Amino acid sequence: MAGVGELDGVRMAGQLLGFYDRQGRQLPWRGERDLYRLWVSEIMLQQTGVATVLSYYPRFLARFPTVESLAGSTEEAVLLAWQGLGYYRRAQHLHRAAQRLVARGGGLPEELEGWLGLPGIGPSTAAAILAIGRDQPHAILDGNVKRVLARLLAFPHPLNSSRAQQVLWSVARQLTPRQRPGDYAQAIMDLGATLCTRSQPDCLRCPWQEHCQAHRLAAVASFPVVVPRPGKPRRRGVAALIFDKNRQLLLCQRPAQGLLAGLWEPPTLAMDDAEMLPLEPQSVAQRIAQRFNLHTTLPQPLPPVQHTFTHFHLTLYPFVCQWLGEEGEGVGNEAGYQTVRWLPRAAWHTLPCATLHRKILRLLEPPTASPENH
DNA sequence: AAGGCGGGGAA
DNA sequence: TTCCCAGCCTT
Repeated sequence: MAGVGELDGVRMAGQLLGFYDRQGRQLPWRGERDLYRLWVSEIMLQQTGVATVLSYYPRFLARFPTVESLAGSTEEAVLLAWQGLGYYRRAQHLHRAAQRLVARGGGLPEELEGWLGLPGIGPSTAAAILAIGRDQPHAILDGNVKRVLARLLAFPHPLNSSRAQQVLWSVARQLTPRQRPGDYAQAIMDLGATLCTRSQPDCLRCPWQEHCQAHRLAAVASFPVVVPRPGKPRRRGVAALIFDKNRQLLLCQRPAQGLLAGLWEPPTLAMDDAEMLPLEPQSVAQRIAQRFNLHTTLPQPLPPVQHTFTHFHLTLYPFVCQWLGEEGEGVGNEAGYQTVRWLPRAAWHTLPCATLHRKILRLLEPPTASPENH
């Protein structure tokens, strides 16, 4: 690996900025000076690709145009605007941080220290907001930058150890110029996103080719070093689609902690073993009765829905049935749901749900006419 | 230091 | 399929 001292930071920054001026991406948050809007973009872009964020960003800002409007809204409304973006904790942190800043008064922080410590703000996000929004010379270190630096140095270790992080932050700081640090931050992310991509990097056009140790070794594909990950286990569950006599559907709000915290879903039963397949409607009814204290008609199966989470695959088997009880009877709640509600079809979309549960609810929609069928 | 956390696009 | 992404938080 090349010594850090061999890097000519000033020359390299100039080359990268030249690349950025010629062929940087045009993105809605480019040139943004409003720290609130920039903050929203940075949070959305955590672990989420630009292509996905592009559709959410303007909608979210139209709904919550200022930090005050965000702070003054309910978490449910924020989650609804975030619905489908994933990592919902980001939205909850964003909301809480907005409330904290508004309560504190004085607007959005103009210095790094004011951002660090807010929920959802880590060192790279804080640096990005002030580098881009105020042209302060802070280094950033995200996935794109890590990949670029790993190749630049022919970095021979996996990137996520704390030692590797230390080294990469150090190099990132060393390369960050005093001139145009905001453009530089966006330029190095553009480089990683458009040329120094994970597969098939376009070294021919790279402004840093002459400095790149991986390229010199003709081994760009060998960096960054990756450790093989264990496969994801598959879990199964039953989604109980329970209607009452008024065609209202039972929906439940998940616990405030853990996976999909605070989002809504049809009551779901985890199935511990695949041995239970095929599922007998009788046993589904029995378990609904045990778990939620709801006696129902014989559940009818719908096609299973597949979904992949960060750490596991999930297959949900939806069953439709009708509640036989009377209004006023309580719904049991051993699943730890925060609250449960009966909702008419027109109200389903007013509650935030994860994509998985949108898929389930779509099974209950009448088939939509295809564009050809006028 | 390690594990948890959604979803979608690319290959 | 598998990998990874404008990371951060909790344990």
